Amino acid sequence: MQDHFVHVQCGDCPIRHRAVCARCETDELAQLEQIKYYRSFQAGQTIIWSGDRMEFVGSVVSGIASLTQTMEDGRRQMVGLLLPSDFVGRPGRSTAAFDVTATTDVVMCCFRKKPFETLIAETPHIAQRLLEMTLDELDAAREWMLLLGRKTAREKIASLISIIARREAALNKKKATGQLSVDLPLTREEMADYLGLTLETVSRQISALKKDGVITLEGNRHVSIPDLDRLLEEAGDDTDGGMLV
Amino acid sequence: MQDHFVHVQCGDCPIRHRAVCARCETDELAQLEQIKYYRSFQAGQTIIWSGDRMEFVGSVVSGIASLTQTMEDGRRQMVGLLLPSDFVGRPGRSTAAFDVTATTDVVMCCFRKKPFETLIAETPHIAQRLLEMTLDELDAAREWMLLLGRKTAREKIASLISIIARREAALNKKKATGQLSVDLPLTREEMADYLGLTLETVSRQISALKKDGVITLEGNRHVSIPDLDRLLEEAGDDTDGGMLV
DNA sequence: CGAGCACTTGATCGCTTTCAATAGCTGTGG
DNA sequence: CCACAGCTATTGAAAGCGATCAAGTGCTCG
Repeated sequence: MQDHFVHVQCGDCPIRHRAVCARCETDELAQLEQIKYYRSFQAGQTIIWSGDRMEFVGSVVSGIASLTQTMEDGRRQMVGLLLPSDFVGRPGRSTAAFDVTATTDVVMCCFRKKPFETLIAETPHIAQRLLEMTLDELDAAREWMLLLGRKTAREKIASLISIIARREAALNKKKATGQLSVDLPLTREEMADYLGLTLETVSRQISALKKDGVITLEGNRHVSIPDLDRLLEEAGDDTDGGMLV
Repeated sequence: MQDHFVHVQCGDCPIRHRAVCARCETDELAQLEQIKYYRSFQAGQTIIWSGDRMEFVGSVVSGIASLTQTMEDGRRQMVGLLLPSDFVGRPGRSTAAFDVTATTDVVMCCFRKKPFETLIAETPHIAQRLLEMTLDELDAAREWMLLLGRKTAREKIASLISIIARREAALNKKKATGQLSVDLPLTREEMADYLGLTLETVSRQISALKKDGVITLEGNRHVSIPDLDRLLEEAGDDTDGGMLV
């Protein structure tokens, strides 16, 4: 069940209009096509090791990857969740600053780094889109800093669920209100690494939100939200809803 | 003592080679010159309110500004420290996502937003430099997420001091080793907001580091570091020293 | 059926917060 | 010159939240 993504034409690519190539004209796309190749990773596999030389940059085509940082004694913090169309790697830097790991099975559209860098210098549409995406990620990282620095465990969990729910709702173009339900793409431990908590605390707070009727669970991974506004209240967010990811 | 920065030629600007204009040729500089103006802010003054319409973007020329986020109940998290040459604002978005406050007296080199956006679209050197700076900030934000999510109060303080010390050392082109000393540009409360702590905990941990001989204090703001390696050890960083800011 | 894994739940510990008092510094005005 | 207000910082005592240590549950897959 691997590598049916042997080579897809960019025109047929599912992330064509959201990834770094979103604004490219057909001729620019042809240039990208020449330096791209697909790679598949199994869930749990490391895509890039922190400190390693990066020979490619690229986009997540399908699946979910995570960006993590680990201290010498093993403490770990997830610093980004990479969804389809998100960009991986840093043009202009030779070694990776963070670990990139496949959370689910992942397909990446990779570009050889050197040619991609020259392409950026010559193709404004790619650089512009990359700038836009990077600014969005920076805003998301800063929102996350508020969560990590100031929110309680309960608020952290509520925030995570509401972010996933809002994203789901946005993707399905449904109105992000009233009844909705989502699948958590992360284990309790991964949630803990993302939220700066222990897995036990994650589990306890999910149970507490369930007990208080803010969410209901079907199995461990599937969450139903009877009242999104209630959840957002628990998350401590201003109701405007600054989007993340 | 205000506004002696009435209008400086870009060629004479102290941040000419580090700011968003770093790569501009003389003709590009001339275009920037036409849409720029200086503004001064006193310490404590708000430069931009979160949610407000941004009519300008720009660079910090002198002084220190901070980027903060506040929850409804008053909990506050600093999400960025803006030093001379750092960029403020987000081309392509109409309202500000965070408060920007002058920590010391600040001089900003402002560009009217609309013309700046068109300039970006037409002048690759500006967009490229802005991309580079944004990627650096994103890396710094992610380093900070590890600090906020996983470090102890003592490690947080040691990290903050070592970051300021390393920056100082880099600026003065001195070797970042052995004896060195720095001025903290922040009050205890501002440090607390940056580190996700209370000001009491900040004070306690500074006292503890002093008692243990990791630092010495002269007055409240001036810190001497007898042994930088010792401080880095306390910070819990891998010795490679991923740079921040 | 049992091993392995993800998750839950309980009991206790300890770090950081909270509340509160005190110290030190700076500037103002009598 | 000192008194005093106002601010920043330090220090103490107590409380609380999340971490840690430790079982126990439920599910999947051999």
